[in-house]
Formats: sequence, structure tokens, C-alpha cells
Amino acid sequence: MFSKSCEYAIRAAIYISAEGSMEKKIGIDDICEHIEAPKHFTAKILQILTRNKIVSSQKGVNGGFYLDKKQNNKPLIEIVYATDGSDVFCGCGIGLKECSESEPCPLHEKFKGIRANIRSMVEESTIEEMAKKLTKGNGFLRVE
Amino acid sequence: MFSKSCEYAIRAAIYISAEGSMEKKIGIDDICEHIEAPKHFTAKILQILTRNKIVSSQKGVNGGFYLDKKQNNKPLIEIVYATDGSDVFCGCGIGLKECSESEPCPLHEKFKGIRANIRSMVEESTIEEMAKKLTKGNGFLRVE
DNA sequence: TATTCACAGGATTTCGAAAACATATCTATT
DNA sequence: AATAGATATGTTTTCGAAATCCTGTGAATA
Repeated sequence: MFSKSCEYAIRAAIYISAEGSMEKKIGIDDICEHIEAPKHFTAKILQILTRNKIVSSQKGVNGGFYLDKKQNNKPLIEIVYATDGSDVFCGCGIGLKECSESEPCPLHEKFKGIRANIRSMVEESTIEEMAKKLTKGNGFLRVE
Repeated sequence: MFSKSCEYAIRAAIYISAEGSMEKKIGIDDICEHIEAPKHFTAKILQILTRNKIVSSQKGVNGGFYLDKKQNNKPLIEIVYATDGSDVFCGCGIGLKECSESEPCPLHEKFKGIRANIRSMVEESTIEEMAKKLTKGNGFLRVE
């Protein structure tokens, strides 16, 4: 559904939100270990999130990644847009290049509801909300 | 969501159902042209469907593919199983290797409903049903 | 029964996402 | 001002899905 980049991005953002703060920035090694993701690849993805102002970063000694209050309240859909673009929410279920109300694939009617649900899911969930599940022990970002 | 193989497989099966019959078998060239799919790759996928008895085939002169009555009534989920396996319906939304009720990812609660909807969609739609949309002009398998 | 047509199936190649690498740049600390 | 620790960024490599190629096999028909 989402690309690997997007999956790592969401997991990383949630972890940073749960563990970090302006005062306690989180390094790339720490992040990758806790979300079980490849280091160099994840570093690249965090650059994208940083450029899109979804996470903040600080270079140098004691540097790392963190989220400010505004960033914590962003919905996951912003991460999806930054990594995968908006095609996820308008693509056809069986791969037609164009699939619309006027020229639909046979699955279109049933599939468009699902697409909308996926969109709602990431639109209505904020990074902070997800992070809270972690700190409460109700959510995990890797196998324990 | 589904692999390319699965997308072509569903499109091909629907086309064969709509256009073919025991008396009028459909050749690979005809199929690929009408569902806009690569020939050799699609031929390979149709082999899989044939082995799984989802479509019937006939070699030799005037040969081709067709569906008998029983095959026409099969739900699309059989095609998904044959091409992609059952992982689509139990995988995690953000890529965790294991994601279950007892050790869920933060999106699990919201995502499991979506997964179930996807499953229902292909479980409750038969090949023939989809084919009927085609013949009625309410559905398409490629851009016109 | 020979030929031709069309699917079957193994082997190979292509292509892009995913991952790794190497180097630059920035900043706290001494 | 020098150094060390951390992210930023461009380049390269890996790997598997997707696509192609080539040969085998079965069936109809003349």
C-alpha cells in the first residue's frame, strides 16, 4: 500500500515524537535500532521529512532529530504526501492508468470507499496520538 | 496493494469471461491488447491461473482461454491467492514483520478494518459479475 | 502423418525501489 | 581555532519484481 520509504518514515516520526524533545534530540542510530530499519536508507528519508518541516533536526555535537509542538500535531497524511505523493489515494485497484467515475474499472465502485478509508486513517491520526500509544505500551514499532 | 501480476490476472480473467466461452476461446494476443498488458508476462500469469483451475485453456489450432460455468462464478479472491498469496490480508500497514492484537503497531486498530474491507471486496465479487459490467458498458479494463 | 497454430514452461534480461557508501557540512565543546 | 560528533547530500550498488526470449508440447486440420 505504502512504499518502504513511507513505512520507515511513519515509524521514525512516531518514535522521535515518543522519545524526543527539543531538549532530548534523537540520533539516527537510536532511531534505526528501535524501529528496525536500515540506517543509511532511513537517514535519507529523514532528510526528506526535515526538508518538508515534518521533523526538526540539529547538526553537530548533541544533535539529532526532534519534533516541536506544531509538528507533533501533524497528521500522518503529511508524511505520506512527502514520501509517496498523493497517487496512493487516487490510483486504481487493478492498475488502470485512468480510472474514474466516467470510465471506471469493474471494481471501482467497491474500491473507492476503501481508498477513502485509507485516506481518513492517515488524515485523522496525528503523530503525537500514535506516539502516545507507544508510551502507554499499547503500540509497537518493531518486534520485541 | 496487489502486485502487477495480480492486477493483470484479474483484468485478464474478467476479459476472458466477458468475451469468451467454450465455443469461442480467446487468444493471448487478443487478451493483451484489450487489457493493455505485456504479452509474454501475461502469458506466464495465465499459466498460473490455468494450473489453479481458475481459467481453462486449449492448445493447438483454434485454441485459447475460456471459463466454464463453475469458473465464472469464482470470486476474485481466488485470483489474489493464486498470484499474491494470502499475505495481503494479514500484513501490517506500516511494515512490521509481526503485527497482531497482542503486539499491534499504532495504526493497527484503524487498519484492520480496512484490510477486512479489501478482503470482502474480492471475496464478494465474482469474475462473472465484473464481466457483466463490461458487457453493459459500465466497466472498462483499459483506457479507451 | 505432416504441418501449423497456440499455450506451456524454463532461462534470461531489464528496471526501479531499496539499501549502502563516501564525502561534505554544520555545531558544541575544549 | 581545532576537533569530534552529528546530520546532509550526491553517487553507487544490490536485489527482486517485472518483462522478455527461446524452446517444448499438445491439438486441429488438410
